[in-house]
Amino acid sequence: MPAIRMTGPLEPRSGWEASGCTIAKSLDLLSTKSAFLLLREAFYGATRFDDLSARAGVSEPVAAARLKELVERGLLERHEYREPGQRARPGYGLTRKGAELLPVLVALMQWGDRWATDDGGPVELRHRDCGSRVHVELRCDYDHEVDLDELDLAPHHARRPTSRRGGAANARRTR
Amino acid sequence: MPAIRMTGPLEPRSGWEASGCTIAKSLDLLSTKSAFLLLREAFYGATRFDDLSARAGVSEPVAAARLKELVERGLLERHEYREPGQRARPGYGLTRKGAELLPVLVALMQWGDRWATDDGGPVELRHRDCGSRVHVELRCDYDHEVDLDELDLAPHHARRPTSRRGGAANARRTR
DNA sequence: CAGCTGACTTAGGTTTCGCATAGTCAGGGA
DNA sequence: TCCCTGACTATGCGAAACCTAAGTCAGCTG
Repeated sequence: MPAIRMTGPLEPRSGWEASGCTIAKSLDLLSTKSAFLLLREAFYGATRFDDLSARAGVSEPVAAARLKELVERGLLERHEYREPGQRARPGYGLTRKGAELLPVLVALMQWGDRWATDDGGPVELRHRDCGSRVHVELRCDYDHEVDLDELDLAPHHARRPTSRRGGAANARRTR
Repeated sequence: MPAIRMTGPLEPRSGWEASGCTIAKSLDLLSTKSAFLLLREAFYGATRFDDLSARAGVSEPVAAARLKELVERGLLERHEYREPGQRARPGYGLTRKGAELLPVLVALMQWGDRWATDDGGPVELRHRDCGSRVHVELRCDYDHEVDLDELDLAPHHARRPTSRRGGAANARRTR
């Protein structure tokens, strides 16, 4: 039964609740499957309304509602654009806020490739520079790969008193 | 307008559709917010029905339905357990399949900490060994950190002919 | 053996999500 | 000027996801 270890004031798990949980808040901003699928198509480069709607496989009324929400919430932005000889049309593109959801989508894809299909999935991500496959990982600030059984959950900003091993020797970023 | 670059047969985006997309399949297995929240509590170590239900903030009928689904789908497993002097009760724990969703939840939390709250979120993950913060990253098999604008989307198993730079020098895993 | 606790189940009702179908509306082309 | 395309909007309806409140049922405990 794997689980994350609680530390400090979180230790008796019964003594607190995950009320301000940002997983829940993120889901409140996305929640519906259609939002995920439209964002996926935005990552794939779709910008036009009918393109987004058709490729995400959601009906136009739903696409319109969802796109409006995503723009209001700052994940997408609308910009007018004009193809040569055409009238100006609205286009949709990822904002920085939306683009930073990439790890969420890649993590879902990675998990689905492994567990939700037999054939490993239809597409894969590659690093343009070296051509090798791309995946998501958990890393700490000292660049160690971290596994579930090495995770501590702590209240925000509670710095652990001292590091016990590892550490600055192979530090790469401090963030 | 950031986007992933398409390669090979995917290049005219209009020529294919994301029908077998494993993001969608993953969402079909999870989709509801209550499933995410129950899994979150499983990661936090909750095993009992009433604990999972109360801490996830979902009503008992929903918790019962969701837990049954998650067990059927192999993300959680039921095991009888007995606290001393108590009768045997069912408990729920993450399977390997469920545990591998960790990057998805961490990615959601990380995004929510940054974008869905002002205070950075209530809790944070730390690496037990060194005490530093844990986050999700995109990495390639040669261990390069990968950004959105360095991503290529390719059909599965389409190996890029040759790597152009980077590569085996600092390789760590081949997967 | 009566009562309590924990793990559900049932019933009823609301809200949200989504689809299909059918407009509307603006601008460009024939 | 009329038609076409693309981007929506309006309406109506079924299904899904929740919630509250109220059981049920199996084993301990007293």
